[in-house]
Order: sequence, then structure tokens, then C-alpha cells
Amino acid sequence: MNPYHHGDLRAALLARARTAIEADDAPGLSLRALATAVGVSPNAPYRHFAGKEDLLAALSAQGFADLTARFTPFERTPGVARLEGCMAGYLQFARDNPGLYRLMFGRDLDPLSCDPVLGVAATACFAALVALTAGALELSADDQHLAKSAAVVWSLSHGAALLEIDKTTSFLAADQRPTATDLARVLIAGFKIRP
Amino acid sequence: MNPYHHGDLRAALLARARTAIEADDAPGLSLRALATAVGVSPNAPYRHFAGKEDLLAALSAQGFADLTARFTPFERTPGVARLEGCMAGYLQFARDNPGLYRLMFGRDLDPLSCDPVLGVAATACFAALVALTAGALELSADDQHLAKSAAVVWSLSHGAALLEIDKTTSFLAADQRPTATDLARVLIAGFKIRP
DNA sequence: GGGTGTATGTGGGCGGCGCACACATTGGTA
DNA sequence: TACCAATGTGTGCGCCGCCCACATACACCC
Repeated sequence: MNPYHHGDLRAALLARARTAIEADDAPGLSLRALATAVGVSPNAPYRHFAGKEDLLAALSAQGFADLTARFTPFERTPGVARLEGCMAGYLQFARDNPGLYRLMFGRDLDPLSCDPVLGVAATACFAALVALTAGALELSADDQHLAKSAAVVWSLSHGAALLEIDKTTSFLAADQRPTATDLARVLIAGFKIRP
Repeated sequence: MNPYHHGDLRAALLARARTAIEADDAPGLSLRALATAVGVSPNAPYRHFAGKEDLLAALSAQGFADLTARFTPFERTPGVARLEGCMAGYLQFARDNPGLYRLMFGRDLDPLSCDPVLGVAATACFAALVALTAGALELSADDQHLAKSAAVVWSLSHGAALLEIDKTTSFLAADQRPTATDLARVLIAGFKIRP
């Protein structure tokens, strides 16, 4: 009934971690608790992950892949609507996975040094964002301002996402919080795009 | 030489914590280590703070007060320059105190439920930002769009600050990262302010 | 000035954590 | 069938936050 070998412990641990990181407000996410929740001994995870950080890095990489996937429906959407759609998708991802989002962009994981898989996923995500920005802002792919403009788009999205999922904007009434459309409109006017 | 009573242990602990939170990349900030660093027993801090969270809340409140103080030099600066100055000050605060900034806006402290002092400081900080936004965007204090516009300004600042102090923008070359002036310009055009 | 109460610091201990080691079990493969 | 590498277990170490009982020192009051 309880086989000595689990079958796919790595995937099971990641799945549990992904739900756990949303359930409790993710102060700790204990590796031991994760193991017992899946039904194995506290040290079994170390056969699949170098340590806690490694597991979190794998989780974060999953997150970047999922976030990137939120952009693809808008690849062919023209100009302004693309920007709106992507920002809405970005914010919705953060709302759907607040704990994971914080992990992905948090301090305790360095996407570049931590795990090569994570670095690849994060870089791909940013590349997708740059490409979409280029289309929405009608900049050529080699425009010198493209990277900077993409960084502005990302800054606004990232800030709005965090202010929303942290309770920092609990001061504001619901109808005072900017929507994705509000944010996109500011950017469109800010970059002097015709509507 | 080593008096039984420290004198002002609370302040000493806060000061140590503030440097420590910047020194190591703030994965843990152990209360015990803090105590021994100051030269008292591991449990002495509990006479001054209800627990670790309480100490962090006090630290965070300090941070909000300091951040608010960065705005005051620009209270009388006219329109657009005010927005630029405040955003530059905001970003510089984050650069100067990355660990503290993350603590202030991090997940593990709820500014409203945690400690009344922290709630007051955070609210005052946001109020200052709203007032400055009202001036810079030339909106009346009771404008219905004011809170929302201020939230947009804050989102952009917050996102830019975090993307910079986390290494998320390490993809970008230094001259591709948006400056405070870049950000302010986008907002100014985005809100259709005359330069 | 002496006595007393309260604020402050000490020491021991509990449960939980991440992780390192030695050991047990298993299933694929030769 | 025999072996061996992959996978899971058990024990233990040092760290953590925090709870308890105890020690010390200052402040106040007569």
C-alpha cells in the first residue's frame, strides 16, 4: 500500500509546495512539513533537490514559464490592445499566484546564480516581454530605447502587482485601485502612442 | 565595565538590526545573533519587543518615517520638477536601504494589523505621496481620480525600485535601466501634463 | 537611609528547522 | 540470479524563536 519508492516524488513535492506557498502566507514553507505532507521521511526530498533553495528555484522556474505563457495569446493582437491584454494577464497571474509571484521576484533567490534552469526561464520571460513591448509600442526590435521602454512597462506592472497582492493598497477603496486598462492607458499616452 | 543594565537596549537593537538587514542579504536576521552582537543574552530582546515580528515592525516604521522625510524637500517645488524630485528621492531611498525597503513592503509584515505605530507611519507616508501627486499633477485634493493617479505613480516607483534592488534587471546594461527622470517623463506625458 | 516593588537581563529548556551522515530497501540490468 | 545505483529512512548536530523560572539593579516611599 505504501510503497517504499514513491514513484515521482520530485513532482509531488513541487506540486505540494506550489499549493502550500499560496495557502499559508508563506513565511517559511518547511521542507520537513512538505515531506511529511507527501508521506515520506523528512530527508527524502534531498534525493531530488540539493536543498531548500534548489526546490524553490525549480518552483520559481515553473512560475516564469507559466507567466510567459500568459503572454502568448496576445502575440498577434495589434498594438494597444496587446499592451492592455498583456498587462491584464500579468496582473491576473500575480493575483492567481501571489505566493509564487513573490518567490519569483523575491530577494532570497538569485535567478542567475542559483539554478541554470531558473535563469533560462526568467530570461525567456523577459525576452517575451520585450518582444511584446516592441510590438505594442511600435518600436523596431533593434531600437535603442526598446530595452528601456520595456523596463518601464515591466516596472509599472511589477509595482502594481505587488502593491495589490501585498496588502499595501488596502488603504484604497476598490474603485480607487488602478486597473490594467488604467495602467496601459498611462503608458500609451506616456509613450505617445495613438489610441 | 559591563553593566547589568544596558541603558538603551531597545535603540541599540534597532540600530544593529538596521545595519544587519543591509549587510547580509537578509535571509533571516536572527534575534539571538542580534542580542549577542549587542552584548546581551539571547533573551534580553524579549523585554523590549514582543517577538521578532514586533522588532521588524518597529524597524519598518522607522523606514516609513525616513522615506516620508525624503519627500519634504520637494513640498514647495513646482509641478513637474516635484514629481521628478520625489521619484528620484524614492528610488534613492530604496538604493540606500534595500533590505529595509524590502522589509517595509514585504509579505511578512502586515502594516495594518501588526503594530499600530507601523500602521500610522505607513499611512502617513502614503498620504504624503498623495499630496505630492496632487500638486505635481495639478489635481484638486478632492479630485476623484487623485487616489488612483497616486496609486499609478506609486506603482511605477515601487516596481522600478524593486526591479533595481533585486537583481532582476541585471539582464539590462546600466544605460538601459530607466532613470527617475525617464519614469517621471512617462508619467507626465501619460497624465497629459504640460512640461 | 532602609525596604520593597518593578523593570530589566540571565539561564535552561522545548519544539521545529535545514542539513549531513550512515543505513535500508528496491528495481533495473548484466 | 546477482549486483548496483537510485531512492527512502533514522539519527544527530547546530541553529532558531520563544516560554519559563530566577537574578540583578534601579526608583520610589516611608
